[in-house]
This record gives sequence, C-alpha cells and structure tokens, in this order.
Amino acid sequence: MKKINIEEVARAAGVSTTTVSRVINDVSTVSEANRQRVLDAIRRLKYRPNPSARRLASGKSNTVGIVLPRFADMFHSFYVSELIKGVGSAVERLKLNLLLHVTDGRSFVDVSTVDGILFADIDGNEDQLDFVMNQDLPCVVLNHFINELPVSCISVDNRAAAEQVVDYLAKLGHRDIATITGHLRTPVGIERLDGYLKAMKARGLEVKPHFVQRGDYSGPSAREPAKRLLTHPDRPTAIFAASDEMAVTTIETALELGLRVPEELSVVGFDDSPIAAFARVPLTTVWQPLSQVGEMAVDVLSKFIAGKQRQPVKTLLGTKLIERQSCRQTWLER
Amino acid sequence: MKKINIEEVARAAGVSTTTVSRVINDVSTVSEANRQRVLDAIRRLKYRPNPSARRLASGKSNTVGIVLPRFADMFHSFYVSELIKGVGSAVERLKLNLLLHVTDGRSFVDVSTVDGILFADIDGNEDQLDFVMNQDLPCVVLNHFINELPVSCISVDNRAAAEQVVDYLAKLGHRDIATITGHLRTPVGIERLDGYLKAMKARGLEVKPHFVQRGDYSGPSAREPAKRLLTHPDRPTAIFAASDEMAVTTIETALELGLRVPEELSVVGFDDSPIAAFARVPLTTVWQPLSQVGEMAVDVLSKFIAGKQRQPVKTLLGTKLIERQSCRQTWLER
DNA sequence: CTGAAAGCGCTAACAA
DNA sequence: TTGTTAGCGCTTTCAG
Repeated sequence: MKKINIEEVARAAGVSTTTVSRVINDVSTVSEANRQRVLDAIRRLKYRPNPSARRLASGKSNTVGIVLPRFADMFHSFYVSELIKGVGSAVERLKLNLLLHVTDGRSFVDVSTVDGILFADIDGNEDQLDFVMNQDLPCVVLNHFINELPVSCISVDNRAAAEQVVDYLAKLGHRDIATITGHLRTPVGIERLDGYLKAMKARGLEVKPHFVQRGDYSGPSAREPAKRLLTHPDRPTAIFAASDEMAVTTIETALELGLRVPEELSVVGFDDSPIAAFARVPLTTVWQPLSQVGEMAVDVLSKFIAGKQRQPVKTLLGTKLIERQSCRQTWLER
Repeated sequence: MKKINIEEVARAAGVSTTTVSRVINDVSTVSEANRQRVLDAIRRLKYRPNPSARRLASGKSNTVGIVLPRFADMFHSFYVSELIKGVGSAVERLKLNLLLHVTDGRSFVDVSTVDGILFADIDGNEDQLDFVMNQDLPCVVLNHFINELPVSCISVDNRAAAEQVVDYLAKLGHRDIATITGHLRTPVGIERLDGYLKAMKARGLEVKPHFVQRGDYSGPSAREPAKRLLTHPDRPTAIFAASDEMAVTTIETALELGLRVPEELSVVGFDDSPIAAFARVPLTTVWQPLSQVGEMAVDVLSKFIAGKQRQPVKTLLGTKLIERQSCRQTWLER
C-alpha cells in the first residue's frame, strides 16, 4: 500500500500533476473531460492533498488564528464560548482552519502558520497586536474598539446599548437613574458610561454626583458602590450596572437593605450571561450578539486575506434589551 | 530586505544547512563552537524556521486538534471554556499548536494537519472517532468513558461523585433520596444514576419506584419529574439532580409548591456551573476538574504522539462536593 | 562531528 | 487547455 500523492493521481487519470492541482484548486481552465477523470481518480485512490505541501508551495496556510486572553471570570468564560461558536461556524463555512492560542499575553501566536489573526479583545495583548500589525498580517480585533489605529474592529455598540437602557428606565418613569460602571480602563467600560451620560443628558435627567459609581465588572466590586447608592439620602430609583454580576450583587445588596426589587428599585445589567435568567430576581439586561461578532470577524478577515478588502472596517453590532423582572414602573411617577 | 531562510543562516554562520537544522532540532551531534555560531546567526538575522517546510519535510505537524460538538446549552458553554482553559495551557507549555474544530458531527477534522486529536465528548461525533482510530492517529476522548474501545479516555468519576452525594445526604439524615437523571443515552447520565443506585443500596436506603425520574440535563426537563416527586404522597426529603439546571428547576418547583428549601427539601446539583452560586437558593453541587481534564488529555496525547505510550489510558478524575445552601439536616431524623 | 544531495508533495510561471 | 519545470524551506540519509 504505497502512499498516494498528486503524482499517483495524475498517473491514474492520465494527466499531468498540474492538471490535478488545477482541479483541486478549482482553477477554471480544465476541460470537463479531464476534470471528471481527475475527480474519479481522486475518489478511487482516496486521495487527500497534503496540506503542508500546499502551504509550503503556495505560501498560504488557509488557517486563521485566534488569540484569547486567559481570563478566569465567568463572563469571559461565557464570552469565549459564544465567540467560538460564531468563529467556529464561519470557519467551517469558509473551509478555513482555526488555530487557537490562549495566552496570558506572554506567549505569542505562531504568526507564520496563519494567514490572519483574530484578537478576542486585546486587553493584555497589545504587544501582539503591534507585532502583527507590523508584519502587516491581516487581523481584526473583537470587542475592543480602537479608533486610533488603522485596524479592523468589530464590537457591540455599547454606547447605544447604554442609551437604550436609560431610555427604557426613563420610560418606566425613573428620573433618578444611577450607574455602576465597569473598569474604566477598558473601552467597553468607558463606552457604557458614555452612553449612560449621553442619554441622561438627552432626556434632561440630572446626573447627581453620587450617581456614577465605579466597579470593575466583577460581582464583589459592586458591593460598596451599591451600598453607597442605596443608603444615600438621595437614593436613585434605578441602577444600571455595566455587568450582570454587578447587577446581581446590586440586587442582593438592595434586598439585604430591606429594599424590594423591582418594587422599590429597578436594576438593569449587561451581558445576558447565564446567571441573568437564574438570578433570584430574573434580570433585565442587555444581550450582545457575541457569536455574530465572531462570525462577522472571520468573514472580514477572510476578505482581507483574499485581498478583496484593504481599508480597515469598524463595525458596531446592535444589542437587545431583554426584559425580565428586575425593573418596574417607578412609584414616584405622577 | 530578502527573506531569510535556513540557507542564509547557514551562510552567515559559515556552516551547512544541515548543521543549522541540527541546532534548530536540538540534535546533539554539533560542536559547541558551531552551535554558538549558528545560534548567533539566527539571532542576528531574526530567523524563524518555516513551519510548513518543517512539516512537509518531517511529516510531523506539532499540532493537536480538538473537536468540539456545537451544542447550544449553557452547560456546554461552560464546559467548553473550562476545557479550553486547560487544553490551552497544556498546549502552551508543550509548545504545540491547537487546531480547533467545532462541528455538528457532519464536518470532519482535517486529519492530515494534526499529529493527534482530542475529542471533547464524542456525542454526535462517533463517526469521526471511528475514522481517526482507523487511521491510527493518536487520540483521546474526554468526558465520555468508553470501555469497549481501545481508546484513551479521560473523564470525571461520575459514579463516585454520585455516591458522594448520596452519602452526604444520608449523613444529613435523609433516607428518602430521589434522583432526576440526565439523558440516559449518555454515559455521564448512566454513571450518575449508577452511582446513586449503588450508594443507596450500600447504605441500605430504599429506592422507591418513583424515586428515579428521568430528565435530560436541561432545566425544563426537570419540571415534570420534580412535580411528580414533590406531589407524591411518599415525597422524598432530598433530590439529587444530575445537572445544576435541573437542580435549580427543582428548587423553583418546590418553592412554587410551597415547600421551603432547604428546610423541607434538600437539593444537590451537578457541574458547579455559573448559575449554582447565583441561584435563588445557592446550590450545593458537584464540582468537576474540567480544566484538569483538558490539561491531562493533552499530556497523554503528546505521549502517544511521541511514541512514549502505546496502551490506551483510562483515567477518572475526582470531583468535589461544594456545600452551599440547598441542603439541610432532615427534620425527619430522630 | 559535518556536509552534499535527495527528496517531502504541491503550486505556479512559462511554454506550448 | 495542457504540460514542463522550477522551486517552496526544511529534514534526513549517507558518506566522509
């Protein structure tokens, strides 16, 4: 049982290896007759082109890499699997290989094995981005909108989402809407705060000084902010937390302080992570099209790789407010 | 700026390409002097061996593939990210590449690009396993213990975990312990049921006919079973659900029926998924070393690839019972 | 310990 | 439309 390579196939089909190569690569200039002969030989011999040889000869790997930060928290776990779902299916559809590189920012992707790279958020991986951009290897960064760099970005429209939240709350009659922000070192955190601020202003709602409290997305980080907000003499009637975990903590804090949710306090989260639906008070929150982000990222990347696209694209995807049971018409409404 | 390949390095170092290749591959038969010269040249020229060429020439890819089923439910999302965490770090440590293939069972991994394959559960991917085993490509399957096939398996010890749960409940004084099983088409579901049955017997506790109710892991699937159990004249005082989602549903059902949890009903889940800690009644459940499973799988696989291991290994990893607030000493205890 | 040379399997000018 | 023929960059006998 000798191993079959392109040459064997060529022999069996009575054509040259070039012709075989052509049919493998769907090059149009092959007569239908030869085409069938080759296809036939391939089937009979169960021939599978050797990927390494193709790569070496063509210089393309047909592989895209994705670098994932190795975070430990729940949201990222959710984020990662959603993203992978999208990326995975796009990659399958486009018949690309997916090289996964999970890192703490210290190890680098093997740039030479991929045609392009996806950064699933670059927090902690700025150096790699730099490196990749210098090699001018096609790349797109997800969930981290960078205006300053000529790099493609695909994210969720955090600003609009936050505005939506405020609008929603305002429609329920709330005027005293506070927020507990995410890490303000991250674009996402800043954007959500911005959106909040902007919408408050647009609606003519006053952002009292204590209305903006800082958290870092994690549940515990919201404890003190929530307490400050809820024990303040000028207590808000609604709180927009920049993550579900913080929202849940906020609800717990409220409950502990004897406040009923949603009767006396409305809370909105962000992410629609698994806990949202299972929380003590099912959480009204913002759903993000994470898997679409992944899918679209691959599509864009493949266009870059194919050379069909040169200008960086900056795309923002819309979110959806998922109403559950943590919000209610304010009792203050007249 | 011409591109630098092994030849350039050889020239710069004043040796043959063979020698360069030797130092790259850590072959011992190189004089220290030459070794240094080569290393030096490599550094100066910033030389990076071309992976495709190495693969083609050597026949090894230094890449392991992992095939993930494309499930949509929450547990799998959690499962996937935990696994990836472990696999990712092992792969990084061993300087391997990781090729990800997420599939619904219809598309196949590109076998020729990898030295070995990991199956993250084979449910729905039995054909691929067959195929891979026929190629005798090294592989190990995770979370799906197969005794019948000579293939390496690494899983969590579901049986022992279930026994532990029953023991725990029994120690709290419960005698009427029921279970809501997972899908009994899956090994995991069967094993958890087995463990339950075995432990009940060992403790001399009667498994009344209605004590075994079938679910399929999903939350909704536990609704009816829970209702049947809780409205039965001979109601159990404790329920062991084969998944956290079913456990949460069970608790909800109990609450709706006016039963207090844990005062009147103890519930134990399985998985320690994100919802466990956030559930209305924080859930006592079984934690599984998912990321260790991933890490160990890569280690084993790499031993197979290196030829240091021939016999399939079958490993079971221990779990841990996480006590939260869904269980209590039974009031029936005398 | 070292190097010459023959591939590894495929692609891509270039010619025909 | 087809085939000839160089490589792609590296590993690996095999001789020295």
